[in-house]
Amino acid sequence: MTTLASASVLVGLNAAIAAIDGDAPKILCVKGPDGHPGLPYGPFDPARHRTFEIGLRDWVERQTRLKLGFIEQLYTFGDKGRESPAALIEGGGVGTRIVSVGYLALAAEPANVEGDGAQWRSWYDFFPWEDWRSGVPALLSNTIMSALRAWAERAEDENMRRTREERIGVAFGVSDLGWEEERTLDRYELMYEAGLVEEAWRDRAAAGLPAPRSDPGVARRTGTSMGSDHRRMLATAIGRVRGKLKYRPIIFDLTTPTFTLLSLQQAVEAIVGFELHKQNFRRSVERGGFVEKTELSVQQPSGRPAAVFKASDELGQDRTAKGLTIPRLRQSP
Amino acid sequence: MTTLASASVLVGLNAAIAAIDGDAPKILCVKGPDGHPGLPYGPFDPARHRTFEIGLRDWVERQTRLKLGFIEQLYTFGDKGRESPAALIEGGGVGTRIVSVGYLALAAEPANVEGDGAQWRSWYDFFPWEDWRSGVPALLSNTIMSALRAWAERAEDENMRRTREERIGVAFGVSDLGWEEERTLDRYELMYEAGLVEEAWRDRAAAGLPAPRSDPGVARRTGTSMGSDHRRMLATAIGRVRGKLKYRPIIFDLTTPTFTLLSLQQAVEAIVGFELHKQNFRRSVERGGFVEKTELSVQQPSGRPAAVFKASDELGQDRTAKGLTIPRLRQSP
DNA sequence: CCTATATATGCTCAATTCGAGCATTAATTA
DNA sequence: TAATTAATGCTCGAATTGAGCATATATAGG
Repeated sequence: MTTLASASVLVGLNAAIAAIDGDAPKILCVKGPDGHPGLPYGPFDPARHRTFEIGLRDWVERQTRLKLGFIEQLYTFGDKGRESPAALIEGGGVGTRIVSVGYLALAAEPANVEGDGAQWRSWYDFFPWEDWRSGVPALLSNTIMSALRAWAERAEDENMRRTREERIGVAFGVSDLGWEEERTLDRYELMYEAGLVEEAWRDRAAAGLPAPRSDPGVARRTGTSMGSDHRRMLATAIGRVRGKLKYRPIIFDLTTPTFTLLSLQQAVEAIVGFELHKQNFRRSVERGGFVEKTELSVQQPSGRPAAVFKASDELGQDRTAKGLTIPRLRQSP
Repeated sequence: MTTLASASVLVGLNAAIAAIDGDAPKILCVKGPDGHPGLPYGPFDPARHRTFEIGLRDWVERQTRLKLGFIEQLYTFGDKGRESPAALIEGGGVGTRIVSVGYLALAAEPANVEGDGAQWRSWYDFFPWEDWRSGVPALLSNTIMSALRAWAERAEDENMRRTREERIGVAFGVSDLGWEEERTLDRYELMYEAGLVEEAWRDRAAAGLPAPRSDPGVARRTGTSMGSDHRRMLATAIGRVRGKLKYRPIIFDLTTPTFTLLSLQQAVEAIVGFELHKQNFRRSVERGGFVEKTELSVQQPSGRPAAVFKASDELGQDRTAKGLTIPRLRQSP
């Protein structure tokens, strides 16, 4: 086995902390070194913290006074291009590689936070094309799709063009099976490659590469950009929450202890980014044993009062996921 | 934002490289520094490699002559206890933290590999309780379950006991919904905590902690142990493959270009660890548009010859996953 | 009090999916 | 030719899922 004294590496921890505020899915942002919003970031100090999680909880709490509940590791980013300026700021020398371990955290509500410039923002500020709750986003049909198609057309050869079109088809649901909400990262990465987000322009300039060949006007209209590769991390986080929602009851880590079925539905809609069938949502959530009715009810401005529910005690025992469909033989005797 | 010069950290890359050999799911192992089998490991050198993936492919190829196809990041491990002896071997000083980025890679077949002690082993060598293809593993019903229950009973208070029992129930399928094959990591971690795997004994001894209070004989019979936390990584990899199988057609990254439906089924069975209903497997795979019939057929030792299939060209457009069940309103017009 | 309006909630229907298992086909071997 | 073996075809019933009609219970305005 080769023995190498590696060049120096700094490990940082990032947290995408999500909460739901009415019908808005929010993410906790801080002001990054370059003035752009970013995800809370802190160095991992192995001398002080036994595990990443402990380190993360510690500095998130110190920076924001927020105690984290559910957290889960997302992805570790270590691509070149992560060196500056963060590395300099965080104490590494020139050429020091920053490796960031990204985490997803869920908070029950967007609690007040302290700290320099920390604020909760709707995640659709950064991903306006991901919100289909009022129908297909105009930005997507008017601007993004045509810019993506133009990018595919600019491919150097027929093969590359086909590949690009297929990727667009799958990621943006042009193909058979429509929009898959959890493909957030795929979509962001395509847009990055196509030069449709500001980060692509910035990163290429920083690397001394020629600017993307796409219309610079488009990149300015595709949502708020973030420092470093934080928008990529956020895309990963959103995709993870959306995907996970379908096989684990994480929605209850994002709600108040009691809720009406409508508010629960709106929370789910905020996350997945499209509207649901009300009666069937009720059916699935009730039959699935996810919720229990309390004796309370609340009166809306008008209409029949809604029953108040709480998360079922014996949660954690839900499950199943399909796809290739694995026809089991016989579960248990 | 706090500025800290972190203590030194080495980043390593691990690969769980899986392939299927008939009805055995295999994993590529190397001989670790302590003599135990381990996953292929290599340092990440930021000066040489722009990304983790490039680094990984590079040293895997140099160590084993194996060209990797599909690869996917699994998890980054950074807990304390990873310092020695690997850190010393790899060139870090005492107290240097090793952070390992684990990857999953899929190979179409267990190709011959070169390199010191590299060999393909069935992953059930390391996880005998995960193979239910011949019914409930005797080890599980005779030994593991009772040892786990005893561990739950040893809890310090009633609350902890209840938590432990719930965790056992969910992970090992004692509860309502039975064995979930993709909970490989949950099960391994429970067994580690309960002192039912050798690593638990070794790690506690190395940390100067008292030995687990479980029967030492059990830990010796629960499969082959691995160096460092590689068995944990392998558990993560197995869980990922099993889970992913249900929503992406990764099985075709693990098969030869053509196959019979029985061999395809056996590959799936090897992975998930239980048997499937033959006719229904055929139905789901054919109707799902995953495969196409070729003109060929092959004759078994006896019986009707089987048609030879290949993976469908327009794969990559499969999908769906359920659980909480999200009742969509209306996909497309 | 009565009516219009707004929600919440209950329920039915049809299409599809999924677990099971019977039936038929096409080969080999005795 | 009969027995055996494995592949393949097909049907049945239960459960799931998308849709939408119907009913219940509020408020607001006359």
